[in-house]
Amino acid sequence: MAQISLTFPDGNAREFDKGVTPAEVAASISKSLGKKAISAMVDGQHWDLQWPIEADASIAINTMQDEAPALELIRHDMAHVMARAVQEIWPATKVTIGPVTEHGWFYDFDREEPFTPEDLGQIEAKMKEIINAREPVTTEIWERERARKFYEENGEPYKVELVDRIPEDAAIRMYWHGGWQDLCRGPHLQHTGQLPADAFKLMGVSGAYWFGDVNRPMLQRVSGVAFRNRDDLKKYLNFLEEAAKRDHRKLGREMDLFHMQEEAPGQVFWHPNGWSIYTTLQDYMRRQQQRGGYVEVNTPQVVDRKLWEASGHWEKYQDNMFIVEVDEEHAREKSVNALKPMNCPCHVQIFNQGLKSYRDLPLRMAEFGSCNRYEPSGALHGIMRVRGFTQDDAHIFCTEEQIAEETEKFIGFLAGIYRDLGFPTYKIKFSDRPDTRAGSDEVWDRAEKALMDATRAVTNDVELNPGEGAFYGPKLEFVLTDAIGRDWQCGTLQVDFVLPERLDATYIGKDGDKHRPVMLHRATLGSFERFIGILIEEHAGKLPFWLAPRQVVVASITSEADEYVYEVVNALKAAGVRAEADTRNEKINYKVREHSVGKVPVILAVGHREVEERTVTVRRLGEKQTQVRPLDELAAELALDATPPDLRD
RNA sequence: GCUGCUGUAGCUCAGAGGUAGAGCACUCCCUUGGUAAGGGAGAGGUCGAGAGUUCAAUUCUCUCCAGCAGCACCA
Repeated sequence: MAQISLTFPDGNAREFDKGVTPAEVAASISKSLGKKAISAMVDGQHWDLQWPIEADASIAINTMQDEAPALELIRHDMAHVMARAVQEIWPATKVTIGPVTEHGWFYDFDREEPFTPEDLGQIEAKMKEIINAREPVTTEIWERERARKFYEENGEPYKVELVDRIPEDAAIRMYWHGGWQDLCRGPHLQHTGQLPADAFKLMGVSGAYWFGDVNRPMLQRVSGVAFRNRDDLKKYLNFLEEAAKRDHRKLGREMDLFHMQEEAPGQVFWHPNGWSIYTTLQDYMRRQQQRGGYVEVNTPQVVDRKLWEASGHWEKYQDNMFIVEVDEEHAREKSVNALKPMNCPCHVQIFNQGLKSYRDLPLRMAEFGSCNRYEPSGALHGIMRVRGFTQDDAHIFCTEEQIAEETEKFIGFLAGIYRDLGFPTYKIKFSDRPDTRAGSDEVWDRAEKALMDATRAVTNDVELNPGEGAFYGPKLEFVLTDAIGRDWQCGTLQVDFVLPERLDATYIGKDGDKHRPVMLHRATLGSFERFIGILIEEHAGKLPFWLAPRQVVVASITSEADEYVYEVVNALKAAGVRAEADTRNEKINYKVREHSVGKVPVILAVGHREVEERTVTVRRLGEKQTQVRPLDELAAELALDATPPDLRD
């Protein structure tokens, strides 16, 4: 028997028979390691204990102490155990795929009857049975035809399709958890008893298309979460509860920021408090844009289809547009318009007024552009994904040579704003040409290269997002993460060679001839709606003082202090602080509670003592401790806090 | 848009084939109270919309609308 040499993490090497398995290696080290082993790293690859090793390699035996492989195996084996449980309870159910997710796994099933929440309990119980039975996990490599036939005979059409999709040169690996079989690339645990029966939970059922394709059958997805131990599971469930508390939809109600109603799905009714955040943010952005060399414009909401046909939106984007038909009295035909889903075509109209010179470029044209898009009903989500929203939009008309500089400038512009607003970290994603697109491949080549080169000049921390570009050009996305870890695209920068062409934008170059400008579409916050939603969740409602709609509530302890309360409120207002009086006939406990729930950052309590001493007692949100301060001193301090970050010295 | 679930007072929710209930919020009264809910009284609902079954529907059935979770979509 040929020998191979395996090198252990401590640097020692040992000879083994060729074809030795990690299980045998582990057992040769010690009996207990043989039992505790869950998998191995062989030359850095996650390796099943049963897979033979055919050549010299480095090896490390994994146990449950090794977090990454342990979690991967637990979640992956849970998927199989769950699928087995489901097929044992409902044998007619067909299995498909069951991958590991960020905190657990899911498995997609095809079954006539929908799974109910009660079914989940039954599945969980069956899973625990399977785990407690400590069923061995075994694996074999099969010939393609044999596997194919096996699944055909077993009435598993989805598995047949999966077998067919496995590339020619890849092995077709079969796994068994006890008597239950699945096609799987592995690796897996030694036996089901290695799964922690008390550290998993089924989270729900939902629909999911087979292979993510709308035209394929809708399957039932059962998802779960799993960890190494009960404590980690509890911690995660606790995190979900905390995340639910920061949900902007809930806080929006508690803080009286906005509401939404049936008659206007996907559109926001901003209340005074919410609108205060909005306008404060808008004022800030307006100042930033002025500093950044932008000119601000405003364009129509309802625009004739002719312009959308010319821009390409009518063809590529019509399904997402609100169409407005108007019966004009003396017209032969109805006039057909659309609410603008984007501002770009209108901005080109402004650009096209009068002749532009190369000296006018780059021309940075900004608009707080109110847009309406008919988003699919299932996509709507609070104020984060809506049908009516306002972008902090701008289009930079420039030459191809100016793309790099303008890109770098914009990334710097955005970084400064995100920092001011409390988001020092964010992801940058680069999306290239999608399947449905306008413009030639040659133009796309140039646009993609220009954008990527300019981005790389600023940062190398760019994720690739193949095929996700806009129909007219590649884009950069600046992505923030919400309270429960979902990513939201906020900022964007898109290079566009197509629209200037379609809408015939030109400028006169140095040579006296007409040339095509390039357009850079860009937004920093993205939309005010989404950005405010993220702000609320990020801060759990406790917004930075300068953004808080109600910055201070001055609460009387006894009605004899009412007069002084108004004096304090007026002093604060004069200092530029948003202050309100609360002189209701309620106890101070009650007032403190109510305004704390409402996330007012500063509560000032005044009673006899304060009236006499011309002081206030300060209670900051989330702090138990109070502080007695002279009114003048505090007003000056709060005035500074109330100043937007760009206006402080 | 698709699958599943949900829709009862401003909010959170209970309820049943015989035309509705709680807590909080709201209004009024008492209380002037020192840092997360003082006490009492009162008012408030076409039970998401429409159709059907039934002597009778908010309850059962269907259609539509909206919301929630996920999928798909996201310029």
